[in-house]
Amino acid sequence: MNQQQFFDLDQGKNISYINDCSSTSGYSSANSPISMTQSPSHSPETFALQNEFANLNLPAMSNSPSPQLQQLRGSPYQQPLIVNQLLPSGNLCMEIDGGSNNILNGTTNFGNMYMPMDHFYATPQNVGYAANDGGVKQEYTAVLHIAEQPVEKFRFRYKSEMHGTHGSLNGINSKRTPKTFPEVILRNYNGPAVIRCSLFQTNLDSPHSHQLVVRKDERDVCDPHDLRVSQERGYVAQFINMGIIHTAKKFIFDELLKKKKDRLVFKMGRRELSTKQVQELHQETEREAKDMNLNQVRLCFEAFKIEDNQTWTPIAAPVYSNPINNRKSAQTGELRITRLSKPTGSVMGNDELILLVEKVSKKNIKVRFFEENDDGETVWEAYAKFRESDVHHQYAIVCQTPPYKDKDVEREVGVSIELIRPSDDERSFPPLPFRYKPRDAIVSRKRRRTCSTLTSSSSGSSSGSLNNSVELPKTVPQQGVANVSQHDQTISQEFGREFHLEQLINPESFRKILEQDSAELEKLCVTDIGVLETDGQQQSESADRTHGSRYNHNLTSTYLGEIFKIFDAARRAVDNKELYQSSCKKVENLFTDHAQKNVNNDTLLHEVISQRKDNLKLAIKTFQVIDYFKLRELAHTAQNADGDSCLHIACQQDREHYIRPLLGLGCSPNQQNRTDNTPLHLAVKEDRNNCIKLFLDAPGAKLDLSLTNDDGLTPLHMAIRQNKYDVAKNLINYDRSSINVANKTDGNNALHMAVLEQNVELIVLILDAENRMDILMSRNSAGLTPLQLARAKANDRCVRLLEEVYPDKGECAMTWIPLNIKEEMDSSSAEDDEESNSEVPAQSIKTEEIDMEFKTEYADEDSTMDDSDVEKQLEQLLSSKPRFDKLVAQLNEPTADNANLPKWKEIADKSDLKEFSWLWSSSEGMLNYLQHKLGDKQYKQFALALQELGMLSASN
DNA sequence: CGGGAACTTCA
DNA sequence: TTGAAGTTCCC
Repeated sequence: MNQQQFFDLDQGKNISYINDCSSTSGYSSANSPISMTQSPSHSPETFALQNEFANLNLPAMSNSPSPQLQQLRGSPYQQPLIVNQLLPSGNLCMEIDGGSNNILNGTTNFGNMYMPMDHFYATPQNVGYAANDGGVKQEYTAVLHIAEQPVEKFRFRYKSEMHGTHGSLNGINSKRTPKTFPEVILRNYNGPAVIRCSLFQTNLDSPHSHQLVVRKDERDVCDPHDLRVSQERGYVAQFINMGIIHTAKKFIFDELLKKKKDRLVFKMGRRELSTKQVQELHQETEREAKDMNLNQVRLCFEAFKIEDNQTWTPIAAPVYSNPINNRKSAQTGELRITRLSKPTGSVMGNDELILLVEKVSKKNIKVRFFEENDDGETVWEAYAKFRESDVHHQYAIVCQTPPYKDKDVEREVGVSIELIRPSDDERSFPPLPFRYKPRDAIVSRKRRRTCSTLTSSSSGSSSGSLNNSVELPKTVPQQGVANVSQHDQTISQEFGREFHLEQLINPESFRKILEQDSAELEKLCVTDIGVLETDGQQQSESADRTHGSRYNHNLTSTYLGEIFKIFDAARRAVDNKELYQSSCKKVENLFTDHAQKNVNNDTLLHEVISQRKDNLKLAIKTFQVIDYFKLRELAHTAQNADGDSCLHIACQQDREHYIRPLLGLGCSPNQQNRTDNTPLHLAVKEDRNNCIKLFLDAPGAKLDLSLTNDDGLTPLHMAIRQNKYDVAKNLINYDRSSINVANKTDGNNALHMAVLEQNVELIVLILDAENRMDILMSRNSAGLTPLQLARAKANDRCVRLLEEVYPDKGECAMTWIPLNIKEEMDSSSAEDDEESNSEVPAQSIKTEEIDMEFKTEYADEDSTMDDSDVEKQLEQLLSSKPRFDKLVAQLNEPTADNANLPKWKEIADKSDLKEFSWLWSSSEGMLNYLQHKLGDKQYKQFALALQELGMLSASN
């Protein structure tokens, strides 16, 4: 190599680690031929070299080699050959000359005094080294104290990166200015001493294979690094300009062994180790190298005094810095969220959220949502839901938001999101803000409230303390209104007999309610209308204008009052057909007129069922009107600006008891709103289990469960995605055919989706339903069957579960059908099979066809298979039912040695099948399992075992 | 300096 | 074959 390897005292000992030296690892140069041949004087840098730790700013540090030093032999540890090249600096010379005073003329750096010095060799006499080692517990009076820890994170660089300068290992408190560095103080000691810094593993009191280097004139000088301290210098050692070189994998062992050897030699004060010691070191190193954490190191500080005879004696117990983590690694690097796909989500959770992140490990990452109060205490936390496969290439996470703790918040709630790495509890910083939005139900309720209460505040008549107990109708004097609301949930008193919400649900009793002419109900309405009348109401069109402008009355109550008046009048004049007809017309007009004028186009029916405080009487009275005038069409078509029918509103607002009445009045259960959601979609989304039941159980309501919303999902899909077993079960029970509907996003059907959720219960539920084959064979947009999807994305348990139910254990599903062939199959079967016209490609391919396909492909494979015959033989054995059964029987027989141990079990235990054997109760299970393992090691093992038992040729 | 990213190897 | 880890390159 080159002579540049020589250094003056400051680095003398380190010369052996020059990074361009030739050694196995490329870092060390234990046997560097160069060092042996060079003479100190050849080093052009010698003179100029300065102590790196001293920031290169110290004058007169380097001197020509001291002849005395040349006599010193041995490398710092055990490299006698290098000794001669170690160039003592002036300091060292002085030291060696016994001029201890001179030593103190060390360098000063920012007020900290320290002095670099060469590495000295332990002499054989130096036997007192072992501090906490070798069973010798030595008491030290001197104490090393870490005054400045190193930074927690630092990029370890490979040797190949060590060209220009990169950052150095700073102190934990380091800023741009001033910078700080790892620093130790020696206490309780008098006299000159040396403080050594070297790189250690974090789990073990053993050196690390990485190199702690100091940059010096194009060279990286490796650890250990020694600094001289003394009383005059305050016993402070500051280690400046260090870097960490990441030893390449292949050199880990060599480097570690070398370091360990060096340390041992140094400690023993001997030049050579016995072969036994070397052997032991080898083994130890092998063990350590195997699972050494390459992304975490720590600094080890030791203190020595140098005896007159040049031996080094430890004077304080070694101390270790905090761990230093490799900034570059996904295991220890910084966590950071770069971007969120959206800043908000529903309090209900389950919204898809994509996080772009810095490199993460999918097996070691969590997404935490949390909320803190003003004191910084966590008041709520939850974790987003995602699978390993949702972590995209270590840089993005597709997850589902967790539901917020309170699903009834009325305004947005700000929370935070952070990443957590469980292995070291590292968090991303800073946390990103995320806002939970109130559910639609609450929002629309609020909207309603604001529009229906706009008048109340101006009214000076809010005499009671009940002003907030009522939202409607405001036309009525406050007192009267309060009266209404107080009894909202039970109107039994008014009806003079028992009344339960169930009566609304039961069609017959509801009929009765509609037809009855309750005096109380009547009275209420009369009161209402009375007010309107005295206020001087007008006819339909002008009504709201008049009231709205003159009295600032609420639109809805105005219209309702008007309608009720007409209704009551019509009802009193029993046989007046003409009045009935005209009343009918008027009511209808009022109804549509109101909707046109109302905020968001909510109809009276919408309004009346969604009062913030449920107002049964009002609702029922309205229902009566609709019923009496036979305005089914009105109810049927009633949609607001969002496309919501009254049933949507009922589901959103959790007014389950209105569902049946509304259905009875003619509302369509399959109405889709602007976002294509049916009421049932909303019920599932909003978690309205009672609504769902009422819907499903409603007699005569023909629900279409195949309708998809604008996310492409049916209610069942939504339930599965949210892992709502009961809901899914109810939906499936209602209409089994709905399970085969593919969603319009990725073409997954219910089974695909359950597989993605890895939800075994759901999978079983779906598999238990009818038309199983269709589901099993249908392919999603990516062309995958549920089983294939499971193999790609789900856990073993799901895969096994599915494999069990596929008629051929999934072999046919394994077959990829090339597009062109698939098209042929589709077209050829299209003539007599209309079902194949499905949105999902190749959805209903017949099993036989797939089977054929598989066979064909397999035949091809066969010819290229160069594997031994045993596998083929076994495959033939398994392919025919009689032979399969025969083999099952044979394998169920006990072994010769042990009557309790069936043959199959023995084979399993001896092979790689062992870990699965708990799955099987007989050989049949194992054979089933093996059927699709053709080509696997397990398969081969099994085949060979059979051959050994003589079963292969026998059955063939 | 500090960092991104390309390239290579591993599992 | 593919995704991740490891290594190198270069702005």
